[in-house]
Amino acid sequence: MATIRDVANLARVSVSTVSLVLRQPHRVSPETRERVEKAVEELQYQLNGIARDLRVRKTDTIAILLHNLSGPFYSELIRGVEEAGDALGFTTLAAGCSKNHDQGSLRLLKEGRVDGAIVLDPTISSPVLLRYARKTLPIVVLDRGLSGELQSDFITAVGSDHESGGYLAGQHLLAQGYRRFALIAGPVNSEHSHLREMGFFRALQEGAVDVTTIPVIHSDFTEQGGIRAMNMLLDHEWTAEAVFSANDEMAIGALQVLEERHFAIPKDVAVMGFDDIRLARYVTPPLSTIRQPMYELGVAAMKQLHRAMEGKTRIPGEMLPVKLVPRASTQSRITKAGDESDVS
Amino acid sequence: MATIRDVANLARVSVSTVSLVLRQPHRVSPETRERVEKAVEELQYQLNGIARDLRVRKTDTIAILLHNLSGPFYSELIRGVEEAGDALGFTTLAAGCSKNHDQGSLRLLKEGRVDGAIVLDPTISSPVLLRYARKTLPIVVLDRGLSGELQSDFITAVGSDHESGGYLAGQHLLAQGYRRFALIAGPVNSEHSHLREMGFFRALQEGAVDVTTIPVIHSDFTEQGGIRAMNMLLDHEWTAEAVFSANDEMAIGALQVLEERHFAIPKDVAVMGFDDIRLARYVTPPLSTIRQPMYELGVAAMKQLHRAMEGKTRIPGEMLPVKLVPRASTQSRITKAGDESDVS
DNA sequence: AAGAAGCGTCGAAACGTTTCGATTCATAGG
DNA sequence: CCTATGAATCGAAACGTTTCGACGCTTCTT
Repeated sequence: MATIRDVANLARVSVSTVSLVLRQPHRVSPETRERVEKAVEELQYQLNGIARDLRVRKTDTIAILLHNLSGPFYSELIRGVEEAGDALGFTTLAAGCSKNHDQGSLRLLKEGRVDGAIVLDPTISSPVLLRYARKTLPIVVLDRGLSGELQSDFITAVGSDHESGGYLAGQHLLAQGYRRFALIAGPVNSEHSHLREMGFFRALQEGAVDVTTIPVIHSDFTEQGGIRAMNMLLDHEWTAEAVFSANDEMAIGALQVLEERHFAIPKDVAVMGFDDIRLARYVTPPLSTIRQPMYELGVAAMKQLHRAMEGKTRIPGEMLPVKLVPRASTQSRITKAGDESDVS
Repeated sequence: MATIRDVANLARVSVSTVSLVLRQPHRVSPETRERVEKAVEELQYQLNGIARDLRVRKTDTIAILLHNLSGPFYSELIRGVEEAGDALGFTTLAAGCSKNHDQGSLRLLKEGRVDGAIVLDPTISSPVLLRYARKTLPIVVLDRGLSGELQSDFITAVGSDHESGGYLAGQHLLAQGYRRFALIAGPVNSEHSHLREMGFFRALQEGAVDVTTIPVIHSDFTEQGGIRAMNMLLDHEWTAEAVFSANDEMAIGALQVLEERHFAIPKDVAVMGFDDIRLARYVTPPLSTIRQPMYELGVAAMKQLHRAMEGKTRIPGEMLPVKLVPRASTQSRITKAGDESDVS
């Protein structure tokens, strides 16, 4: 690879002049400029970005750290970050997390290869984040509790309002006339699941439902987990009319079990999920759920990051509202069928 | 940020000694080593990866370039690359492509920020790839024709066998007893679509079907496009018993149209897709399709890249086999219903 | 006509590492 | 006792840029 020095030699100017031509062309005379440009062309010179980054001490690059790159769930969010970052002049890198944190995405943070990061991966612990966050590398965490644990001038938070989501779900089911519930929760240590559950119960209590009798099964947010949980619920003094699952994946598992065991949905049992993954609209019956504004979350995260990178320091956490998406799986027995209004 | 020099000063040794402690600890005496380690700890020293990359002229990082990061379609593939790369000691970065190629992912290649790349984005033109590929930056293109256009010592190709996929689809439909077909193809300039179509026709011809009468509509690989295409087919002297769509997205669109217009599937019309996206299994009826080995493609790509990075030069292209995934949407009228064997 | 101002160009330092060869010192071999 | 060997450490150069201050020229101002 040709270096700037090669270009300088060929064009018979100094290295600094070549750099000037590249960065601030107006500052060099037309003749010299042309000579340099010709040399650049002839040598197929390409700037070495690494050398530049070293010299100017920034990379114009940010990273998104994901649990695994493969989850379709975050795709909209990533798109939000990308587009917003793009508009601001940043290159966005996504990196999954290898088992080996040292060569995985954390290397980007640790070794200062990016100017900022957005962290989605819940397996990256807060202490680790606290260690790496610094003035020159602010971090936005997505969807972690804006709790006390992460106090740092260089860490800010964006998330959606899980509690309200749960509340909306509860309200909706009540409005549809259901009075007896079961719950498929996420892992016991999942704050999201917990918040959704809290909101759900809050709604039910407002509706004068006795929440103490509601069976709760904790599972793992996967379709398989939903299947297991639903089976357990059904096998254990089943009386519910509606089941609320802390995410769509598990709800879809539950749907399968119910169908297999010949329950009519929503006639015998209503099912409600959370997240509004793409699949939700396509399963039979289409799954009612709570929609997280993934794209907007991405944009919000990028904006916060940008402000932090500009040096702003006490940026308040941001909580974005979620939205009820009613579909056939929770259609009331009261309401006439056929008024599903879900435009694709 | 503390630099290696700060550490050296604090530990009262030279910079080179600190570097030795970090890279080849056995070469320095236990006492010094300990002093240095203490200094590192005290200063919270973190290596500056950029400086290092500059010095050693490599980054141990590769990039995957995607059309947009958000497509769930490639997730398995990415996982394949990641895991394989991980095992080899590389950090994998994924980057979508911004409108502005200069600050988007191509910057990674152009400015030498990675040691290799895997390109999935069909919108990155071959000339561009030819320009950036070099000894120090080999590129693996995925799923482009292994055609003549991309002759370079530093570009290799991996893809799946689209033609055979089309052939399998045709064979399957014939075996199920269908004799009259319609085709929803991809964009006219899509080589994939073209190959799938060729294979499909080859099978039909072997089955003595007159392929010249088969209506073909070109669309854009999206669900909406599938809807439009299916409507056009139906509105135009419809006689087919089975429709083959060049990908699942369009097939799913077609499914919706058929249902809306009260065709029974597969009784009145069979539908077959291509790709086996996650959704395929969940739509009603479940969609028969051709499965591309996405994960394996990723692994194969990473392996090729690795060999290229080691200097190997004329690596032959690799074409991975695809697999028929029969589901209910093409169930024969002859076969008894109920023998669907699709274990999740 | 003398000084100021501006333009175009350049040399050198700096960014933070790694690594090569040199230097010092202690120990072993003869 | 002298030299060869090896270990521990170091200084300096190099990686490829950007940028600051300086220098020489021309042109303008008064």
